[in-house]
Amino acid sequence: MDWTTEAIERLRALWAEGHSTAEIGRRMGVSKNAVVGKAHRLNLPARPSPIRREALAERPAQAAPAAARLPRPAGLAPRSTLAPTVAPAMATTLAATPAPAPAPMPAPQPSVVRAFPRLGSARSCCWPIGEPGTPDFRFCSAEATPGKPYCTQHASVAYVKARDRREDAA
DNA sequence: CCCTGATTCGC
DNA sequence: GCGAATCAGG
Repeated sequence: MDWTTEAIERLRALWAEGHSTAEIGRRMGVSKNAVVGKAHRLNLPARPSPIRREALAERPAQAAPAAARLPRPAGLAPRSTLAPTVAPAMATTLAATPAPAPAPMPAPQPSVVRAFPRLGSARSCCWPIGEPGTPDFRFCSAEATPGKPYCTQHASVAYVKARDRREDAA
């Protein structure tokens, strides 16, 4: 792999968009090892990995701080939405159980609503910008080309022909 | 076994 | 610097 400036740029872009290393590799015509190796070498921010290094490289010194875990917002179910072990019919007669937090759920601010592209009428580009899950994550939201979910600029990146790719002739 | 990302180490 | 091999967890 010839890591030209443009190739690195593309790697950075795809990496920032949260693609898996294998997916990036597929898009750029390289192995995922090449991708992850280069990303590591570039000091790109490590994305949430299924593996924590605590297990790999034992670090005897510091144990994980208690502050590592953020409190879950009230009213939201934990990740697994499994069926309760108790029959739902009992719910009406649950006198002893303290009522859970009312889950106040504030009305969404207009700015928040505007952050999402409108699907109904004027379609806007839904190309992701920034790190998903972070506060500054957003969508491109430029005017999408008719019939496509992306603007012309991002459509050119999204749809890559198998032959005649933009940058790599790999 | 499929997937994931991270590190190692010969080149 | 590169990336396959390897590791390790889901």
